[in-house]
Amino acid sequence: MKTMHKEHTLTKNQQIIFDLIDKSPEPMKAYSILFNVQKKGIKAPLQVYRALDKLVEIGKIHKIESRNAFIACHNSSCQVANATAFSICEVCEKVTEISSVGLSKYLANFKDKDGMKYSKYNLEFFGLCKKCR
Amino acid sequence: MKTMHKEHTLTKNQQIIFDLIDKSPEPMKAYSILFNVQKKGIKAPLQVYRALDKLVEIGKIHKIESRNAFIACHNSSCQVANATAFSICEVCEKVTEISSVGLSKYLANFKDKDGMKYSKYNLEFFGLCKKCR
DNA sequence: TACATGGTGTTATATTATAACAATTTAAAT
DNA sequence: ATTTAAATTGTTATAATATAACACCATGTA
Repeated sequence: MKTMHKEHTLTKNQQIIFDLIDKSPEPMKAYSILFNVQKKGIKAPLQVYRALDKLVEIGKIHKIESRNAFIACHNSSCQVANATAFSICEVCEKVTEISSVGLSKYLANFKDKDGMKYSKYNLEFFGLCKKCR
Repeated sequence: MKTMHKEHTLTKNQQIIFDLIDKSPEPMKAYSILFNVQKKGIKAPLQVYRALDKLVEIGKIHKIESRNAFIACHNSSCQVANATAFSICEVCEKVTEISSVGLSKYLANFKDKDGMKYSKYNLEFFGLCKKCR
């Protein structure tokens, strides 16, 4: 896990899309993003997906794989872009990024049967949030 | 009353599709499955997706969320249908189900900041497999 | 019998994502 | 400052993934 943190200056499209996701209280889907930024001149899916790809790559956002949705990173300035953990409420779909030093250490150090270590992982927990219980 | 440990007798379509996935050395995608079972009379995507949904539900297969692909469960007769962990080689795309008592215990007992426990999770590790290193 | 449940077959459509190509902007290296 | 490579953009078209809706059928059971 790289800890150096290069400052990426976002391009116009990237900034527009990041701002939207960052403001959103819940993960956003690509076509919902598209709909929301059309008034700003972003008209095609590819423009959205390209910005999303880049934002994921530099760790500003994460993809919630099981939901095909994107959420802004709120985890220590995105230092763990490739080692993510989320909790997902199966009723209200609330998604929260988990920042647990213990968990990330455990997973970063996990070795499989072949002694293989993995620096990248994505973990999604499912359950009921406080409200929905 | 709920029958405990019901032995799920697979229906014809479910069996056909499970057999195909089970024989496959790699995760299979839905439309690849469809292509492969058309000669057996399964002609429409929905027939595939319905079988897949059921097979996932009863733990015979798992979905690799980051790849939109399905793999047969080889983990203690599917007792951990909802608590899955995989390693994925980013070069050759080989996917292996991880069965580590330590890992599953750690995750099953993991509590987030609110003390929330999760019985279901999906974890995907990314890296390079032995061959690809 | 009737009824509930779950599976099937089918057509159509929704949703998610990428290919291909030309033009433009940006950063940096002469 | 000018050149140049890399990244980004805009655009049209299309590929890949997944579900809606509806009619019908099989099976278990009240």
